[in-house]
Amino acid sequence: MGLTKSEIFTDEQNQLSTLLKAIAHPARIAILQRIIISNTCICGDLVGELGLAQATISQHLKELKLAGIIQGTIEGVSVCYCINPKTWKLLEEQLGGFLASYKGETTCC
Amino acid sequence: MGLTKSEIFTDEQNQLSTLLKAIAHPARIAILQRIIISNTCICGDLVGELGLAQATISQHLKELKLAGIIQGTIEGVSVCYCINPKTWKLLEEQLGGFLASYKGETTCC
DNA sequence: CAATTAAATCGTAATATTGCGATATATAAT
DNA sequence: ATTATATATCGCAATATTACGATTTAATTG
Repeated sequence: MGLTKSEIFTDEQNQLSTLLKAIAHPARIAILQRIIISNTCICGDLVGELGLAQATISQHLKELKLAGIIQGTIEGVSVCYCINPKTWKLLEEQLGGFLASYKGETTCC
Repeated sequence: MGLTKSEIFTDEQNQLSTLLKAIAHPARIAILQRIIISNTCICGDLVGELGLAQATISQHLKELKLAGIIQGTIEGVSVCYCINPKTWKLLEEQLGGFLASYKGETTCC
């Protein structure tokens, strides 16, 4: 099949997995790190820095944008991308809650 | 292609994306939540609770195990799965560092 | 307006993921 | 040994992802 059965899961589970999927790729992690360091990023810069083709970078940026993790505004000929603080906060909260729900060490196996 | 170019990324980026990919699925999030709540879980229970076939659940458990996020020990006829505290801690650290590196709000676009 | 530059989109190939029925394997009970 | 139960694995079909060359779209410059 290849089609996730979203209907059988909660909205929270689906939302969190969608956000995680968006950042679960080394190129997209690298892009986000670059954005965070310079507080902005331009597609062209990434093409030079990462070893990926322009079309590939643009596609990764599109996915991050689609998930609401980044946003971009036109800046002359190029496009300026930056973190969407709202989604980032949401991710921190959802993920933080999930990860913290495990109170480690009392392993049974 | 369909093949991620891991060579061009750092070990940290690859490792984090691998862990994230493992949990970036609603079924696997649901499985982990179930394990955390009861501090253990047995494949058969999940088959009843989630609406997925036994083969599918087994496959998701395998992926979580492969990523080192859970571990299982044979318990009679069934298998007892639980969180691997080491990997969970690693995930918390890596991800925490990554998420916290963005000091929000100073949006430029 | 023509030329240039930057990014997006299209089309395509290779590979990965998701899900499940069917079957195999392994342990426990009779 | 046979049977029952639980989980793993196989094989397959449908769909998704990754990557990139080629092309298109949009904005700036001359």
